[in-house]
Amino acid sequence: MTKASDWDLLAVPASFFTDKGGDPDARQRLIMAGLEVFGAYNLEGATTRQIALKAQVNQAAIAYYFGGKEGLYMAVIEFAVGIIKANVLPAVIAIRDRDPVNRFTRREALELAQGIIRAFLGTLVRFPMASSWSRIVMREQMQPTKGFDYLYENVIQHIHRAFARLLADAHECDPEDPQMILRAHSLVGQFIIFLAGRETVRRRMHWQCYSADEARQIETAVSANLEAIFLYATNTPGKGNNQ
Amino acid sequence: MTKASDWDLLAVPASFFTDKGGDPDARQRLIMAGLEVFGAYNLEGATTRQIALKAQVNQAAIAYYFGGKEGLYMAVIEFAVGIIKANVLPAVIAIRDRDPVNRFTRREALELAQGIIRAFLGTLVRFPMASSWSRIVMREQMQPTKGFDYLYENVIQHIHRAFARLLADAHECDPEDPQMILRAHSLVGQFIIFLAGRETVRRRMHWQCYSADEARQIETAVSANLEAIFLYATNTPGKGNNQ
DNA sequence: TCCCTTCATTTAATCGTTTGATTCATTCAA
DNA sequence: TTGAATGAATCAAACGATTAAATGAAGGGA
Repeated sequence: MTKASDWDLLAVPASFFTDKGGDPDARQRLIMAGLEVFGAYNLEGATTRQIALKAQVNQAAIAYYFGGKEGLYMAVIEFAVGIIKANVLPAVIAIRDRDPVNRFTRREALELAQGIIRAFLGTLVRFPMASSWSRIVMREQMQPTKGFDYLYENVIQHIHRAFARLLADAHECDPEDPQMILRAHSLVGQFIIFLAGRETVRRRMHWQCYSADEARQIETAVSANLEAIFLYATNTPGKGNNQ
Repeated sequence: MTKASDWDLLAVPASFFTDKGGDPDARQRLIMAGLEVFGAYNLEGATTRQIALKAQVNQAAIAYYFGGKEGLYMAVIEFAVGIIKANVLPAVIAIRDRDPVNRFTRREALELAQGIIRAFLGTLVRFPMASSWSRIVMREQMQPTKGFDYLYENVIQHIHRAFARLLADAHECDPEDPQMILRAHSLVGQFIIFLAGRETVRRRMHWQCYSADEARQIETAVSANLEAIFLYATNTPGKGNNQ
């Protein structure tokens, strides 16, 4: 199970269910509609009228429940973070809580990394809304708002630290070594590209969206690259892989 | 040098220098200012007043030269594509023009792949404006306009095909095999993540921007992963790498 | 059971601001 | 004198936010 620690990764903000009283329906519908519209357009591009229309709610309800457009945007991000927390962070926590001295073997590290990616792609397929929040996250990277602080602190940072740890263990290095961190970024890029470069993937593969079958193909391809990265001995290029 | 073919990858649109007469200064300044503002904000977020102010040009000049905001946006994309064409596509053309029967060795493929990435990162460092256009490209992936058509046809597609060819040769597969294409996407993600996830990289590495030293570190890290992917024999996972 | 009050919620209408685009007079070199 | 280029002013449309009235369920006293 999950160890209770000072910052519980699986914790969900109280506002996640229903806070400040009110009609939970209107609130929830606004968040869902906001997720969709903020995902399709962006913070400036999305209009409160469009969101209110899709949520079947009066425009004034946005200010009433969330204080304004930006408030709704933050609520949408918190909602999305809650979903990711529940679905992909369990695979991360096991790595974080592992004793630093007790290193993973290469094969273990590989399988744990594959586990994170499987959880990630699985979430992408299970939730139709995942397509929306991935767009929001990517846009936050280009033009960070305070929403990125929340994303980084609650999700992104932990996933990256987990990969750095796995990579460092596999190559017998320090997880804080800049080169290991950079290689972890590069590794994360191997599957994030299927979100960040979705239109390119769509055209090259002639895909319409990511369903279960597409996710499986992606997982297979990424796993092949991952296997090489984890099992190939980089420090001694001529020697080959070992365990 | 470069072979002249039906679609010359290195060709630069006529509008690149000065077309439709007019004051080249005002035109050029508008494109530069547009690149900057469209990069910082996005198509909707950027205002014509802001661009005109930065270009030291009257607001009406945008409609005069480009027909409107969207026209300027397209001109900015064409300008950016011209820069990428001149700087990174030479490394790609050599691969495209190689006889399909005459396969690259693993070591050759690795070094050519590293060459593309070096050209890419080098461009990123040499041109301060690169930071702007990379944001534009990434946003086009989330919310494609007709600008993406131009980007894909003129740059993105060719880079991807080159990587698929290199990967297929190294693993003795068909470059059109879906798995190879997906692995190529994954491979491209390894360095695109430094554009797509720039805010994450910035926070993890405590970097302010990408200068020459940062680019060198990235290149080293990506090269290490690349080496594993190209030299490790995936099809026979227990056997290790060979040449 | 009935009426009345209370308060959270919803509604339609409107506010002031900003947007991209346009107009028309002016400038200036050919 | 001509025509491309610039400048200041202005247009209608769309934006987020706000307002005040309307709605309706909940609670309490007679």
